[in-house]
Amino acid sequence: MSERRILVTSALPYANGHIHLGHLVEYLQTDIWVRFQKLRGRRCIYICADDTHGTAIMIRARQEEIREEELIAEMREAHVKDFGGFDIEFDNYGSTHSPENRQACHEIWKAVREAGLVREKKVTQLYDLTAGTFLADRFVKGTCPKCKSPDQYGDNCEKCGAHYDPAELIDPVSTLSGGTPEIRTADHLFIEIEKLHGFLEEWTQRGGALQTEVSNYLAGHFLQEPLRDWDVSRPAPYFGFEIPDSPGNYWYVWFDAPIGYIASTHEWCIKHGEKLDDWWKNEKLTEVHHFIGKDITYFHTLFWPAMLKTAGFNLPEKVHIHGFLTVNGEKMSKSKGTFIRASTYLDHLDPSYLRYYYASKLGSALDDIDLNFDDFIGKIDSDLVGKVVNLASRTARFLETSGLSAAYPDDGGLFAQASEEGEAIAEAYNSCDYSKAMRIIMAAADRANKYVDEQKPWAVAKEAANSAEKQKLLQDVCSVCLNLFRQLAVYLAPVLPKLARQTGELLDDPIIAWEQSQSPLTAKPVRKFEHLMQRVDPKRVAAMIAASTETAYGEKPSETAEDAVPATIPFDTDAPLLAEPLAEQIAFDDFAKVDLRVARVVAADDVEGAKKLLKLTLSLGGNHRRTVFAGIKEAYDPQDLVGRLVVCAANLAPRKMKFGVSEGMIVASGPGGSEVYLLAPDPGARPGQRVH
RNA sequence: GGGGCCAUAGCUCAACGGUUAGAGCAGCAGACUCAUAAUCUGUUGGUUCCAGGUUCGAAUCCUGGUGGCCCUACCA
Repeated sequence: MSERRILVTSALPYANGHIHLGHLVEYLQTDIWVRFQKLRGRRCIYICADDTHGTAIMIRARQEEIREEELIAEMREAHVKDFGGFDIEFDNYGSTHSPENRQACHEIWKAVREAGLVREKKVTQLYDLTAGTFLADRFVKGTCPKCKSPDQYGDNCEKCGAHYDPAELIDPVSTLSGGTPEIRTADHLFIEIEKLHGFLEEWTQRGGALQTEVSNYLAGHFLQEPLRDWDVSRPAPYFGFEIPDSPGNYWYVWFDAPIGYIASTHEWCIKHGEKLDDWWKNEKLTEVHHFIGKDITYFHTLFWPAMLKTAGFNLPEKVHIHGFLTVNGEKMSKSKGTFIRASTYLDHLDPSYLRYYYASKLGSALDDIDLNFDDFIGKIDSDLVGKVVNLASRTARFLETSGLSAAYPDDGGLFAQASEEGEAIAEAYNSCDYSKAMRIIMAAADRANKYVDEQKPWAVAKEAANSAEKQKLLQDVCSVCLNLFRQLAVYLAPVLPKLARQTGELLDDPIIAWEQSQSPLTAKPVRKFEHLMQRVDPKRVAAMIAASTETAYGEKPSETAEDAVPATIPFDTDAPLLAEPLAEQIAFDDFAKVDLRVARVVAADDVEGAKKLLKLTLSLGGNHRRTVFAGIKEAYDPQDLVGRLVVCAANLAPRKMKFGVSEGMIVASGPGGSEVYLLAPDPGARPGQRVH
């Protein structure tokens, strides 16, 4: 029996935002796995698509005053470009807003209906008359019915922790329109997933399909009790597909998103003259692998298998779940410049770096991984440039005239040893334990460098001019080195496709199969050597972070003076304005009462025990000092503030706080938490100057 | 409030319950000069977060704590 085909997917990125370094963990993990399978000769396709439906897209399209279709088309183009820039190679990249997806949704829905799993229930929600839409909890704000704190979200109160229905909020306000919403009831359609409890129990616990920690998690939680009905419909208006037997209702975005895997495969089948059923309705022929992040575990391990099972599609052979990305040990942060878009990265750095770095950190467990820039620079420089590429760099030029030896010389068993390790490396790749694979490969690179040192080709070269014997020895030694290098390039090909391609060109023998690591290359010309990879320039890393640091709502500082004039004035949405409508009009005298002053931060300290506060010491010039407690801890490092200018409300009555007396406030915008943006005077302003 | 994951050398990570807990990087001392200030040799460095427990034997298993990250909200 021949080997089964493999169909691989990554989660579909949402069309509401750009790809960033966090997304790339998944797409690179998957791309490496797919490239590995292909290199090993397996028939394998990599399928993905944009996830395009839902309220968020609808709202955003309205704000930008374009049609949803335009919005998702633009975003899809940006996504495709970003992925291409990182050498992520999809066999098909579709969209959930496609005729194929609508068709697949219809098919699966029909099966779910026929299995008697759908039931209708009434759901009460707040309705925004102005915007003409129902409001999800996070689109409503109001006063907490328990503790009366203003400005709380529709589901619970951040101040007192109370939970409530959005309908219970006092003075509810829609964050979309600023208007007062009313209570409305609508019929929703639910899938009674509990009817598949037995099947899900069996499927999640049988081993193989899920990592053990995931199986245990599901067994200990969701599967311990009856599964709750899943609300899969949303009343109009909603950007998505209308449910055929329930006019006015649309499928919830999480219903049609995973079906996009099938639809995108369908697109690929049409282009390649293949039959969809061979890929999705024939478990003997095809195994399906999903790569996802741990945040969307239950959609892919409960709802999705339930849908597939009911409609007669292949169940996933395995759902590979990975952790999150942190940067420098913390959650990505826009104000710290660690929320880095894929496109920003590509403006500054080589994608190979990130591919290798992630590979060197990724194991098969669902631990989070950390991108630490010092570590990043060190790893690339020492592993890739210092060890791997250096092998070719230090020997290739000795072979430019002679080429590789006609017969592979005695190398003391080095090539054979690394060949034998090939299976261990392959096993590590196959089980997604890339960090292990990288460790084995680097150990082989160390042995090869040691060999070069021992053989001293540079010394042999000096004697080679008038000795045929030494000439042959030089050729042999360097042939060994280049072969050891090429062997590594084959092993690294899934991670570093560009290096593999360059190596193929250098030795006039394209790298296309894993088996090429098992036998040395002989009697081949060697091209003129050119640098295969540059060391990481720390200045470019710093520039990338600077370019990612948002100083004000949605704006980035320009990197250099030349870039200071933007090509176009960016279009800003009115979401912030809607979220916090204008206050009532005031007279000039009212404004003049507030004495705003330029101040310099001369000290900034952590406040022990406080979650949000930093203690700032401000100078208004001379010896005029103020102590101000500011709620900006989650957005700023104290050390970054010292020395900079801020604007301070200087005639505010002192206020006694838990941690001391605050003698003023500093001026900042943003919703709070890590999204706080201090206002900064332009250069030239001096502490003590009044703001008029 | 409930739950999950994690904690090992300065940094990033290894180590089926089984010798004296190992690598790479950084550091220190030397060698070399072919190579992109690359490479090679030697070497410093650990109360495996803390406190108990199970065991002939614990970084590993159990209980409790501490800290970090995340999920979820009268639910799992």
